[in-house]
Amino acid sequence: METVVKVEGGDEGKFEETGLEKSNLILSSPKHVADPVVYKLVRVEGDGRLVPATDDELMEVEGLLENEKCETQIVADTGHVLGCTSNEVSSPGMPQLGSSEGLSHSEITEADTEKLSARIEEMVPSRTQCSSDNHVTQSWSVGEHSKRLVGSIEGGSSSSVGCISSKPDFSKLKDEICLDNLSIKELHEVFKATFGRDTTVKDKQWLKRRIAMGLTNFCDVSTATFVIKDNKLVKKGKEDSCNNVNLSTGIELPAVGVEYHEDLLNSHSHQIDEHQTTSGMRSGNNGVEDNCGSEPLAADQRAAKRVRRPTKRYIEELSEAEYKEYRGRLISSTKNIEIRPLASKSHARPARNVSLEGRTVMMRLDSFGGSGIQVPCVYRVRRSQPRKNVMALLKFHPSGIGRTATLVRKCLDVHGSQMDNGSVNKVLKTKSAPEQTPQQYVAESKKERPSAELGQNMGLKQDTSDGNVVTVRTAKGGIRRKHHRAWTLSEVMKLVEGVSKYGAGRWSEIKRLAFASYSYRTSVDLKDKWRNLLKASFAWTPVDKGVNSRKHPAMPIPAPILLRVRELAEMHSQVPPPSHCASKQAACGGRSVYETRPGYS
DNA sequence: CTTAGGG
DNA sequence: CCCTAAG
Repeated sequence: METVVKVEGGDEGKFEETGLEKSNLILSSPKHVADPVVYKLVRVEGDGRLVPATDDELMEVEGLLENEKCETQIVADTGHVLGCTSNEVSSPGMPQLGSSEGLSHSEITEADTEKLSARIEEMVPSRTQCSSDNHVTQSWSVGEHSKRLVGSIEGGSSSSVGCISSKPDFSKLKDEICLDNLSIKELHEVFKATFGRDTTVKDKQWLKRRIAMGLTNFCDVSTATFVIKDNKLVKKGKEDSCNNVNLSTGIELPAVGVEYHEDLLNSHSHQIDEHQTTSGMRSGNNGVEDNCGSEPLAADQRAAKRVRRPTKRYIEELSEAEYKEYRGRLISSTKNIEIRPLASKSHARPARNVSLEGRTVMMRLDSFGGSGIQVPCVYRVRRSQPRKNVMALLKFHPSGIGRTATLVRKCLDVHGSQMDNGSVNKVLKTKSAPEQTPQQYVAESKKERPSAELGQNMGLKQDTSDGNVVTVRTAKGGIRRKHHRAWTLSEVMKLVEGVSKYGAGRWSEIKRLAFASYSYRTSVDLKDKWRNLLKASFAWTPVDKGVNSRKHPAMPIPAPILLRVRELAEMHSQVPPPSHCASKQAACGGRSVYETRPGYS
C-alpha cells in the first residue's frame, strides 16, 4: 500500500484535483477505448510490481472521486463508473479530497512516472493472460462487438431506429425534453431530482448538459446515439452523428456503460481480499464504446458525453408529503407551462427494474411538475459495494450490450413486470457470510430487486439495494429510513488501524484518511462503531470465548482485533489526563481503566 | 462542520 | 443506525 498513484495517459492533471493522485492506486488507461475513457486500476507493490486493484481499492478510487462535481467520467475496466474528474465548473467550495495531508509517497518524480507507465504497459497484457479464463481478453473486445452491433442496427433499419427508440416510453420522451425554457432555479430543481443532490453551479449551459446527461443514464444500454435537437429527440445518423452540435440547441445523448447492479451485501472482505478478488472483479468495459466510430469529437462534446451516476444517499427518499410539496413548488414556478395529464399521472413514479440473470437495469421516470419534462433517472444502484462477481455475471452474457438492450425494451414493454419479489431484506440478511462463492452471488442478485407496481406510490418500498433500508416510523408520525450495512471485517480493521494512527475521537480524520473508499461510512458511523467495539472488546475475556453471552453477533470479531481495541482504549484513556500523577501514570491510569471496564472483574 | 452521547 | 446538543 505504500505506493503512488498516477494516471497514465493525458489526463493526469485532472486527477490532481480529485485527490486521486494522493492515493496509492494507479489508473492506467491501456485503452482509450472510446468515451468514456476506460482505465485499468492497478496497485504498485512495494517491490514495484503492479497488481490488479482489489475491490476495496476500486472503491477507494470511487470514494475519492465520488464527491467531485465533474464531467469526465472515469470508468474502470470492470465497467463501473468510478467517478469523474473535476473540471472548471466545479463549485468552488468543494472539499478537495486529500489536499491537506499528502501521503508520504504522493510525491513522485517524472522518471518514476514514466517507469510506472512503462510497467503498466507490460503488466496489463500479462495479467490478461494470467487470469486464464479468457474473460479479460474478451472484455476488451466488447467494444468492438458493440460497434458491430451498432452498425447492424443503423444500417439495417432505416425507418425504425433500433431497439431503444422503438420503446414506447422512450418515444414518449421525444417531444418533452425542453430544458431550454427553464430558469436556473428550475434547472436546479431538475438537477436535484435527476441526480439526487443539489448543485451550486450557476451555469445554465452546464446544468442543461448535466441534466441531459442524466438522461443518458436512462438509455445507457443503448447502442445508438441520440441527439436532442430543437427539442426533439432524434437519432443520429451514422454520418452526421459526430458533427458539431451546438450545445444550446442540441445535446448529445450517447449510450454509455451499463450500470450493473450487484448487491453483494457485506460480502466478506478481510485480509485476503486482495487475493480472492483479483480475477473476479475484472469484467471488461462492458457497454463502453465509441458511438462515433472513428470521427473524433470535440473535446468539449466528449466531456459532455460523460456522465457520472448519482451519488448520495437520499436520492429517492422524499416522503410522499415532501414530494408533493416539491411538486407544488415546481409547478408554481413553472406556471407558464402547461400541466399535462401525463405529468400528474406519473406522480406515482413507475419504477421499472429489470433483473436478468444478475444484470439489473433500473429506471425511473420522473415528471417535473408542469414542465412537461420527463427525466428518466437511474437509481443509485449501489452504495459503493463490491463488485466481486462482475466476472461471474458477465460470463453469462458474452454478447453484452446487445443483449441488455433487448432486455430493457422487454422490461419497458411489460409495464408492471413483476420480477421475483424476493425481499431485499431477506437477501441482505445473508450478509457477510465470509466465504460465499460467486455462484451464490449470482443467485442472490437474481432473486432480489422488487419492482414497484405501476401507479403505486413508490415512497416506502423502493429500496436502492444499497443497504438494508428499513423504514421506521418515528414518534412524530414521520417516517425515516434506516440504513443498515453490516461492518465487514476489513472495515473494522481499517477503523482500528485508523484509531491507532490518529487517535480515537478524530473521526473525521480517520474517515478522510482511512475510509476514503467507504463513502457510506460517515465519521459518526466510525465513532459509533468504535463505541461498539469498545463495548465488545471489554465484554470479551479469553475465558469467555464461545460461552459468550451472545450467540453470533453477526460478525464475530476476531479476538486479536478485540484485544487491539482494548489496548488502544487503554492507551487513550491514560494519555489524555497527563495533568496529574504524571510519573505514576502507568499505575493510576492503567488501573482506572480496568476498573471502569464494564463486566471486568 | 465535528464530536460526544443518548436513544 | 439516527438524532441532537454542544464546541
